[in-house]
Amino acid sequence: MPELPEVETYKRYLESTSLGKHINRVKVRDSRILELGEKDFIKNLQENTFKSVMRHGKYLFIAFDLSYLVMHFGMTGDLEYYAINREEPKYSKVLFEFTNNHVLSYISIRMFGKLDIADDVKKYIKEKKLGPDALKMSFEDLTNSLKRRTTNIKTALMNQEIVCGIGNIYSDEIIFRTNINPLTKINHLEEKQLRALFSNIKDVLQYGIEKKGELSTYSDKFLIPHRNRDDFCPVCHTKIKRYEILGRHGFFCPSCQKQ
DNA sequence: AGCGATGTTCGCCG
DNA sequence: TCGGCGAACATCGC
Repeated sequence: MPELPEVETYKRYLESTSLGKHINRVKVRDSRILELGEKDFIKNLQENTFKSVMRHGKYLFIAFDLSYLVMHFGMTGDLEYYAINREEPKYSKVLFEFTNNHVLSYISIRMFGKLDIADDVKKYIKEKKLGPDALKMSFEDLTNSLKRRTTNIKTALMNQEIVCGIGNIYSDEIIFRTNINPLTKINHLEEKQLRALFSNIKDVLQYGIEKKGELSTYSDKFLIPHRNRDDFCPVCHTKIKRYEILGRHGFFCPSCQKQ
């Protein structure tokens, strides 16, 4: 279930459960989730200790002695830390067994997540061409990222090379709050709109983190609870419009978000 | 039982 | 060479 707020929640979960734990054994249940060979993957992590976790966009980097474990959750990734005598969670793809008789399971139902090993975080971010982290970036970072781009605001926000961490759901919310039509070209935005966009990115993501990414608990004033066919705008009560973009479904209020 | 899903990547086109 | 766009990927729940 991961966009930036969910991944930040996973980061905190890792920090509170797995930090400082020593890995006894790594079990790979489905090697298709790995970006490198199973043997290399295991060799990097076995007999090693979780040292720290950092997040960039929807990616987590877990530091070990010599390298980093990179986690990406795709659309259906999850983590579970549990006592070793408990039943293995369904759809577990990789299990990290610690010397304290607890296990961290990396779960992925639909195989869109990925686990990788990196030598250096900055290098990895550069190679993947990831843009600035949506929560940490400055206003200048955002405008630099948008330079020379001509696509629409919805596509831009979901493009991880432009801004890292925002996906389909949160981009809808951010654009709704900024009262911009999702198909507006970014090179047509005024300075004032860009400033509002920037501050709404921060506010929406921060709210999401505080709510631990549990969408069902979000305020009814948000668009998110109304991302449905036949639902209505929480501000003006106009019927929400659903449209297709990048093979995904976006939602917006045709009255609050005129082009 | 077919559709939709909180994501990324690749290949084609201009 | 770069940006934009659509299709492909895998699989489950509703």
